[in-house]
Amino acid sequence: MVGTSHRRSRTKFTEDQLKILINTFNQKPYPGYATKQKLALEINTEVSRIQIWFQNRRARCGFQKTPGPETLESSQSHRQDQPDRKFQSREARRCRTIYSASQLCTLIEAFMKNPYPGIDYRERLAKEIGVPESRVQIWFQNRRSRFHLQRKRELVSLEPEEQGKLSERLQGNGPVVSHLAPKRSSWTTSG
DNA sequence: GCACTAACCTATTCACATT
DNA sequence: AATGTGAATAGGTTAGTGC
Repeated sequence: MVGTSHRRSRTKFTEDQLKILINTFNQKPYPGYATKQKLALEINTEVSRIQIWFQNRRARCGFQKTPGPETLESSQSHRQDQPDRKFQSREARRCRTIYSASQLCTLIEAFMKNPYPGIDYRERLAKEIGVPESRVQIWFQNRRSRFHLQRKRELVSLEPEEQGKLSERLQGNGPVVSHLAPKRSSWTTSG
């Protein structure tokens, strides 16, 4: 661990922790928030670590397809053309976080300075506005995604000639947007 | 080096409140 | 109904750790 690390330091689960995680995963690979919270308490870690672990585990176990229809409630939400993940028997999600105007102001300001904050900065921000760091991380993810989306829409709404100019600018010396280019290595802890 | 995997990313979708 | 946005997902990448 280096102190200047952009990432959170890597969690090392113990054998016992893994046993419990795997056991739960085998029963429900898509746990709701309550389950994640219970797990977090049981193995003494954070809910966000549980969530990441389940994400990675599903990916490793080839969970890209539907796990099977035995637990679904096909009567309620049927959409024939998309039988995938929306059919898993869903437990409740985490409650939606409601940000105050001043919290949003702080987040947006931070985003404009650096859309890829490292763990240190996220933690500072989280403390400053009084929400968990995991919420800050999600907020930045959503914000970036919607920023990309908006840019794309702007591009397609332009004349071809303008598109070229704009995309050039976005690669090069444009304002905030250029920070959202795929390469993110330059955004180390500079906040 | 390489395998494994936590951390992280984008793109998309779900869910739900507001307009 | 359309819109806005937090939460969850799939699927991919980056990087720390142990061999």
